[in-house]
Amino acid sequence: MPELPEVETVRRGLEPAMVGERFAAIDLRRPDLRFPFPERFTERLTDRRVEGLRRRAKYLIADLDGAELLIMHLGMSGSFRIEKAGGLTHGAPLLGARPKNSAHDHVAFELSNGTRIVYNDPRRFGFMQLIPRPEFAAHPLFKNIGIEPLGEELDGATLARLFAGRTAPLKSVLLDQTLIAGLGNIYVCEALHRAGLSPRRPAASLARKDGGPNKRATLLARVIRDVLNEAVAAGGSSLRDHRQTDGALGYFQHSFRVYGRDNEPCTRCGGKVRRITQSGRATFYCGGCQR
DNA sequence: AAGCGAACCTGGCTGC
DNA sequence: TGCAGCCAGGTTCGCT
Repeated sequence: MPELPEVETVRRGLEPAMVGERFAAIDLRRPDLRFPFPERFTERLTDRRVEGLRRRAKYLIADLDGAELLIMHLGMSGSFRIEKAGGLTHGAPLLGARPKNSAHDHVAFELSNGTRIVYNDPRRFGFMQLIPRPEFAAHPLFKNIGIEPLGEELDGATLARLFAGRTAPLKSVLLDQTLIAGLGNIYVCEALHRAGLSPRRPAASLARKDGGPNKRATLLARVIRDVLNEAVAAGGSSLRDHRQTDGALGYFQHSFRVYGRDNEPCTRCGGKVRRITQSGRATFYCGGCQR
């Protein structure tokens, strides 16, 4: 499910509910998700206070008042929902706020103010880890993570440097989390369409011979930022599983120009949107205006 | 080294 | 209606 905009949406939903609270109890319903939960997971969290909630790539990172960080990844189908003490409060209950199948509620964090934060993940590709704060940068999960696309580093020059010498298709390289962190299948397809670049083009074609950026690289860097910022503002894209923490749907899926639109006309040139497979994943693009 | 396909797991949709 | 097959927003492992 979740690419950078969806994870950021979840972070913004959880932050006001969690930060400043302590974990009063942890309701752990199974021993593992994608990986086993850490040893003594509930004991290590209980009574810890959440000092902050950050995002790095597609990871959520809760800063705890002890020496540890709680790392959470949503995999393909993970979601959090917030249940305030006394039930869902303000206004009418949001339709669908509660997943049909609570059998996939795997963890509930019970906070000191009575709020419950429930993690649901049907496919269980998500996971949680506890790592010592000093080990964060060198930790295997994070040491090879690439730049933040909404940070300062992403510009044409950086793209050209990252892509120089790469013969793999632009689409595959943009999905490589060790280069740029947070892009996934949807937003790569959408950014390439906005930039008018073919997903099949060799990544190195965005660098000049001297390694500097060409106009394509500069344009691509800009539209990556644009599409991610617009998606965050829309609360992410809800195709199947993604919900905001109050149960509301994201709505950026209504703004897709190519993703999931195979055989439809391109909104820019009227050509037909095509679907191909690259590295085992669906790619959507317009053969007419993406070169 | 880089690039690609398979695997992890469940649910939803399509087509016979 | 039922069932087989295919597909899904991510990441990692193993084989060229």
